[in-house]
Amino acid sequence: MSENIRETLNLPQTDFPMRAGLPKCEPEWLKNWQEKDLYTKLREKSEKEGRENFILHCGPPYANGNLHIGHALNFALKDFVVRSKQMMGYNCLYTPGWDCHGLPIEWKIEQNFKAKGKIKEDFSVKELRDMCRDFAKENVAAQIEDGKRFGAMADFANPYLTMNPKNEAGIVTELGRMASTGLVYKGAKSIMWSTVEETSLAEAEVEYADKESLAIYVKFFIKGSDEAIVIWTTTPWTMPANKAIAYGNDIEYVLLEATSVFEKATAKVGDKVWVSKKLVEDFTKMVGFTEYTELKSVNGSYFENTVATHPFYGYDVPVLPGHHVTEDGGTGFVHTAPSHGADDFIIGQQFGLDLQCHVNGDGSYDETVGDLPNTGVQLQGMNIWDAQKKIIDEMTENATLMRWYKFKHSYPISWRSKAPLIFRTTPQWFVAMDKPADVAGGETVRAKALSEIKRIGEAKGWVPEYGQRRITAMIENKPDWCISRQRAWGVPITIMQHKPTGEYTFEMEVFEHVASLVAKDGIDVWETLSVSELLPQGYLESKGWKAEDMVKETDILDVWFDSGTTYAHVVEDMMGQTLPADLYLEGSDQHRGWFNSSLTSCVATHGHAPFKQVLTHGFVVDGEGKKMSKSIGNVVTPAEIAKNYGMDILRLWVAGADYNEDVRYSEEIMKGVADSYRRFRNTFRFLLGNLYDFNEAENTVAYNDMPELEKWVLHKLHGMLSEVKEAYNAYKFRTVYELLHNFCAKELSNLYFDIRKDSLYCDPRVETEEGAAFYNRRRSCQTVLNVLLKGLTTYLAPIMPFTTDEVWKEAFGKDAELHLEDFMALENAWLNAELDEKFEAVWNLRDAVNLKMEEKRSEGVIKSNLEAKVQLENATSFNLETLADVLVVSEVEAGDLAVESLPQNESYVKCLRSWKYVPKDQAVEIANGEFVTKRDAIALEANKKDVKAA
RNA sequence: GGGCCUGUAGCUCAGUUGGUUAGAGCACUGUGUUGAUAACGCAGGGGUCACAAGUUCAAGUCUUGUCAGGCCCA
Repeated sequence: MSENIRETLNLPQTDFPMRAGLPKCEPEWLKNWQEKDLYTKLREKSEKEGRENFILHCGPPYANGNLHIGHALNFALKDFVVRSKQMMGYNCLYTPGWDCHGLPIEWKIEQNFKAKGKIKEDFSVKELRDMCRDFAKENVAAQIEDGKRFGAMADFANPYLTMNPKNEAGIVTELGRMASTGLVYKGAKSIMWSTVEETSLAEAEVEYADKESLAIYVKFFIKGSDEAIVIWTTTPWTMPANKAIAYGNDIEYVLLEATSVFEKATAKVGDKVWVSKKLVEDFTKMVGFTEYTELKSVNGSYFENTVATHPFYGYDVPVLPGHHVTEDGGTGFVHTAPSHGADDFIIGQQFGLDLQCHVNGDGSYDETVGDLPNTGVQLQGMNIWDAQKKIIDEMTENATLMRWYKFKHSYPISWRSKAPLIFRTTPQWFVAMDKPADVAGGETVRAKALSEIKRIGEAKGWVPEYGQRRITAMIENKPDWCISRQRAWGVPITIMQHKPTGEYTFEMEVFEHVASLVAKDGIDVWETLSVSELLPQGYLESKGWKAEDMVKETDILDVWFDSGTTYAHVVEDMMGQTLPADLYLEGSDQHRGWFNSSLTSCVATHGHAPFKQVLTHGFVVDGEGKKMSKSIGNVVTPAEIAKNYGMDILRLWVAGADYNEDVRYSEEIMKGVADSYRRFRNTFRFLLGNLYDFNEAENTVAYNDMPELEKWVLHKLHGMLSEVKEAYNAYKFRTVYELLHNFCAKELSNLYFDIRKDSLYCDPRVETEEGAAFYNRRRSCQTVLNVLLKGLTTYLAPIMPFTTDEVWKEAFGKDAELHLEDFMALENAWLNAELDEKFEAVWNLRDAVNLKMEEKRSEGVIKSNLEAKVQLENATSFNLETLADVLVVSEVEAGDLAVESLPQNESYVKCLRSWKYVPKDQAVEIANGEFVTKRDAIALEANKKDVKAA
């Protein structure tokens, strides 16, 4: 009998393995989902139920290279939102998209053909674009595959690409909306320029490195005076472009006269020079004043309206107040060449200086530069770096140079060629931030954008809150948006100029006409079609213009314009939705990028923000909090993680992290995540294993017929899942994870499962008259296990779609589809605060008993808890039998807290089946010297009738 | 250099408006079980709350500075 008695138990049975094998299984499950086209099924279901839409609008990743771990973080968070919103009753729409135009791709293409000895001029714009388009297409395809592996519930069959003709047309239309209302204008800007690649560079393409420059101190004589203002610069080649000197209003300046100089110094006794008081010591040492007297001391404003003379061209140079002037180095006066510096340019614009740039794209001086008058050197055609020595010679010749020396400093270089960059002023198109716009109710784009930021903030739309501060600062300080690029791979700025009058084609009808052509054949029509084809019929006539006088703009749009206007060409046009979208969700760098360009564009075209809420996350860093970089060698790819751990583990890692800040990734952390995963998985395994003989339709026990412990679990489950729902709504996935995990660990594993194992394994699985109470107890437990299974699976599904679906199919069959389900409904009848309190008292009792038990165990009095009989003050309203169950001991009696060993008590016998100890006179002898409890005797008898099991 | 943000047990994170002995899960140690077993129960150890000054009767929490790190800009 004793060998067979194990067979009479209801031990867990399941095919659900403890070892997940996610890396191998997930791709297959994914295929299954795709074949079933769950995204479309959800749309159909939602439509049938008349669900409210929730639009998570996707910020497009750039179609270049593989997706990295930062993308994984972003995808996971988005998918948590999409799945949870859908399961909470919304129709959650998510169309992934890709940013396809732009310099990085064009660069790759150029590198490719340069390697084959070709140059840009060997190709037409169309040919260049075709190469870029193919490259982008390939990369998008690869990234879609990577993206699918994340398990995202998204419309991967119909993604948006900014290079699709319809999207390109939409971009043209948005430009038209801005241009036709007067917000777009042509101006000039100082930009970073590489003379090697002969191109302007985006900020992301600029690196900094140590460079040795020639530093010079130069005297600018004040007009009609022997006093000179001294400037210091490290770019002598910009001296021909000098148009002003800037001073600081709050800086104290002194006039020095040299009374003795170092013998080899260029400076002479009697030199009278103005410099900042703070920098006198540095300055005099550098130029070789050994002795000097201070003649005057003045405040910066003293120089208002002062005019100086250019050191070699001799023209007037105004002395102007500059916001950027510091006393960190130099002389406290700043040489200002508006065509060669950002601050210089601002000063130039502010005071109406000549912005003419004298330098060609290849770094040579052009024909607008003057020859050096004293030395007679012709600068035109000379490389700027080669010219530096000549310019120094020129100023040495006329004694305006006080000193030159080699100076090492951090300097911007090109990320590709590593060549030093220069600033060049070129004509550009801008969107005006400070011009009143009708669409914004007569407010400026800046003012309206700021009020929208505030309005969204008041509705708690910035998650986390600091996003509001960040984007506010950026919009406040944003200069007019430069939207033009002198490149090939992008949407053309579809504006023409009428040469004779200088007027531009800013009318909406022109943009709409071009857009209709672009929608059909793509952006190349701007080059391939003629002027008259590109303009609406009758347009030229109405203006009295001729086609041959029209000049097409050749600049293209900044890629941020493409993605910044997706609210229109994706959300409105493609998805057919009305603005604003419910949520934008991207990394915190997008406060400057996509959030910024989207807000600015939408305000300029629609007069409001394109989103209701903006959620931002930090960056992925390594275990030490350092950023991931190839050079440090701490980079991990999502593909590797998927292969080593599985996507559900990766997603669980995201769920457990505080995404408001930077998220750490390390093997140690992943080990921890994998451990947590096992707790979930084991919980599911226990649930599935113990439901093997449970038929929901036949065996469900009504709530009122359940024992109190079951009711307590349902109460706890209700409370926990309500909080989980709340957390999902607030995008607090970390809380979701913690609540679910702790529930599995504490309420279930430590308490409920531990307690009910006896019932599940030993109670009869067949109903008989005398065993009815035990049978009911077991079925009640299974009823609750079934609810737990559904509750945990559905509420965990947004975080771990793979594992939960595996569980669902194991429980409800291969065709059951978890991801078409909603969160399990919570019955209000489950709430029972009184019962909760009652159990709180029992758990406190249990803690006290456990301590006592541990004491006895270490003394060797007992081993297993079932060997114990516990005396305790009957502090609860439960009967002693229930208490014994709940404490998982053999017997409880009233008295002071004490633990007694039953194996040593001769009047007790051990039940062969339940391993509990019972008084001999209450036991049933099933064989010679082999005893079971009455309950087990009943179960033995009842289970014999179980035909299925036999 | 500027804007925004972060630094609490080995790890991931909680710590309301300043108020007893700073919490949880995981990991770790001991132990029990071997009928959740590549699991589970019970108990335990572990923290100068980055550092330094200050405000206060009282600071993980407020202020300032330092150090370390991240994003964005210069």
